Amino acid sequence: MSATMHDVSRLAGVSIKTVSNVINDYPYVRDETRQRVLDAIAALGYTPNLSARSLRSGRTNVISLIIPELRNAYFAELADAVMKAAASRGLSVLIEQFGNERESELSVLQKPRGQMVDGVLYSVLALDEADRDTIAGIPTPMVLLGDRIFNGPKDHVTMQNAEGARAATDHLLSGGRRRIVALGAHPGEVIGSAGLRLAGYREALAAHGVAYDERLAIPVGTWHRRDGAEAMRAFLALGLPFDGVVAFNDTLALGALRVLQEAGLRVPEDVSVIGYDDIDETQYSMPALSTIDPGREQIARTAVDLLIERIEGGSTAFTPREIAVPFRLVERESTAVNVPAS
Amino acid sequence: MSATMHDVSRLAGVSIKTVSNVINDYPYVRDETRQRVLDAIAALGYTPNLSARSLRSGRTNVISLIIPELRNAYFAELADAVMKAAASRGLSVLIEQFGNERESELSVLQKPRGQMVDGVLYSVLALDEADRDTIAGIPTPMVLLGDRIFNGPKDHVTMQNAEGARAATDHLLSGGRRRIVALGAHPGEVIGSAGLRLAGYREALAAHGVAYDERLAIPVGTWHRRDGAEAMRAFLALGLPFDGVVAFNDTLALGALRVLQEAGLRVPEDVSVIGYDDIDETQYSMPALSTIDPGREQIARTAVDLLIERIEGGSTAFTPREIAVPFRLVERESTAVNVPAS
DNA sequence: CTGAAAGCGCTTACAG
DNA sequence: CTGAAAGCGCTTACAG
Repeated sequence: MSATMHDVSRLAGVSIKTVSNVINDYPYVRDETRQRVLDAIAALGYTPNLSARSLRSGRTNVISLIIPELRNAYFAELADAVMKAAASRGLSVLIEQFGNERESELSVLQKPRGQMVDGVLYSVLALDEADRDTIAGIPTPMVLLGDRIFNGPKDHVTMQNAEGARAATDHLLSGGRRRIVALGAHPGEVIGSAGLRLAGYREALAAHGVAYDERLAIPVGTWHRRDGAEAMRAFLALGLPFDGVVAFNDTLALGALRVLQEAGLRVPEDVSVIGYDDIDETQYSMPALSTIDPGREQIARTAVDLLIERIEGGSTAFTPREIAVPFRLVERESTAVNVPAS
Repeated sequence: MSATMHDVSRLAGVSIKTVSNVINDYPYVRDETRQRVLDAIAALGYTPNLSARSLRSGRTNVISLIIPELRNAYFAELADAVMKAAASRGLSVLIEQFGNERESELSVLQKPRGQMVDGVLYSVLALDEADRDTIAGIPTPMVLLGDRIFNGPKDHVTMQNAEGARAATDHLLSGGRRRIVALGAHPGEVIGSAGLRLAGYREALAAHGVAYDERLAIPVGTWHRRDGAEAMRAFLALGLPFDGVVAFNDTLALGALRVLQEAGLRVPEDVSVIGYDDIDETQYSMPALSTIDPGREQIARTAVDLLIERIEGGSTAFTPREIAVPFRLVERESTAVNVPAS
C-alpha cells in the first residue's frame, strides 16, 4: 500500500538503482537526476522499507540494551545515556529487562530476538565467571557493562568500582570520620560491584591507619531504598557508635538517610553520608547527597563505539578489550561538615 | 553464515514449507515429522531471520513507545508497564525520547523509523488540537496516551485527571484543610493535565463551599523536583497562610516537601501534602507521600490491546475510541493528620 | 498432512 | 553517471 522504490523510479523516470543511490548518498549522481528522484520521493511520501533493507544488507541499525529493570533510576539514566549515544551514531535501541532472577537473565540473553538487532549491550547482574562459556557462545556482537565477568569473553566497559569507593571513603576519613559504616556488602563476593567497593573501602581505611571492623560492613542483598532503610534500622538497633556511612549505591544511601533522620541523627553533623552512582535524585534529597559519578555518559559512549566496531569488524575479529572509565567525587551537603579527628 | 530454513529442511528431509509449519505451530504436521524438524533446528542452532519474516509478513512484532524522557520516573515506570504488557502479547518495545521541545516531538513522530514498527504508543506532551491534522495524517497505527488532544484523530487512553485531582483535594478538605495550594498550574490551559487537574481542584473546593483563591494556584511550567522546590520557596516568601498542598505531580510534591521542611513546617501537622502519579519513590519519601494512582498498569495494558486491534484491523477500520482508566487515592503519611475545620 | 513456486522491497556486484 | 538482474530468507496462496 505504501510506495516502493519501484514507484519512485517510475515516477522519476530512472532505474531503481539510481533511486537507491540517491537515498544512500552515493556521490556520483547528477544533480538534476538527484532532484528528480527527491521530488518523486516527496510526491509519493516514500519511506524505505526497513525490513527489506535489513534482509538485504544484514544490518538493522538497532541494538538492544539488556538491563535488570528500568524502574531503577540508575538503569533509567544509563538507558537514557545509551539511547543518546546510539542516536548520535544512527542507531535505535531496543530495551529488554530481566528483573532480578538469574533464570530470566539467561533466557533474555539467549532468545532469538537477537536476530533483530545488530548487537547487544548487556549490563551483567547475576551471571559470573561460571557463565563465561555461555556468554562466549553467543554469536551476536556484544559489549558487557558491569563488573562480574573478568578475563571476559566479550568487550567490557567497567567503572572504577574499587577506586571510586576508596575515594568516597577517603573523603569521609579526611573529614575526620573514623567509625564508617559500609552499607551494601555482599559477603564472600569478590568480583562484583559490592566486592570491589568493599575492597576500596578497606584500602582507604588502611591508608588512614584505621582498623577494619567487620561489624560496620553491613550486608544488604538487593540495593533498593527499602533495603537501605531496613539495614540501617537494624544497624541502629545494635547501638554501635559510628559517624559516617559509605553506601554502595545512592538508593541505599537515600533509604539510610531517611532512617538516620527519623532516629534524630543529623546529617552531616552527626553522621556523614556518601552514596555511589550520582543519580539525578541525589541533587534533590534532603540533604543533597554526596556521591561518586561513575562516568555514565562516557560508559555509554564507549560501549556504543566498541559495539559498532564489533558489528562492523565481525564479532570475532580481535581479542576482547576491557576499558575502565574514570570516576568523579561529587561533594554535596551530606558530607559538608568536618569533625576533629579523634 | 547462520543456518536458514533451507538448511533445516535439507537436514530434516522435508520441504521448507514444513519447517515453516513447525515453527509457526501450524497444527497439521505429523508428530514424527515435527520431531525431525525440531531435531534439525536444534542441531543447527537455527533461529528465524526476523527481517525476512517481517518483509514477507508485513509485521515486525515491535511497537515503539514515544515519550518525553526516560529519566523522569513517571515515564520510566510507564515504559516498564508498557514493556510488560507488550511482552505478554509477544511484542518488543522500541523507546524513543523527544525531550521537552515541540520541534523534536514533531520530528520523532514523523520519522521513517515508523517503518520498522507495527504501531506506535505516543505519550503526548506539547502537541495539542492545533496539531490534530498532523497526527491524523500519520499512517502508522497509533494510540495516544495523555490528555491534550480531544475529539482525537487516534485511539486515546486517558487517566481521569480532573476526577483524580478532585479526589486529592477533597481528601485534604475532609481532613479539615481550607487554605490549599495547587502546585503546578499552567494558566490558560484547558485540555492538558494541568488544566484538568486545576479544574478538579476547583470542583472540590466548590463542593466544600471554599472560595477559590487564585493566589494559591501556583504556576509551574515544567514539573521537575527543582521546579517544585523553587515554586514553593517563592510562595513561602509571600507569607500567605496555607495548610495544604495539592501538587499536580509527585515530583513537584517531593520538591515542595523538602522546602517546607527546610522552612521548619511539619508535614503533615502544619501542612498536608498530596501528589499525583504514585511513582515508586513516594513510598520512601520522608514523610511517605499520599498521591493519586492514575492506573498506570491498566493504561499500559489497555493501550497495548487497542494498538494490537488497530494493527490487526487496519488502522482506519473504525472510529477512534477514548478510554479513561479509573484512578485510586493512595493515603500515606503526608496527609495522615486531620485538623479541626476552621 | 506436505511440496513447488512466487514474491515481499530492498542492495549489490557486474556491466556499460 | 546509470541500468538489468540476482538474491537476502522468509510466508503464503495454491495444489495435491
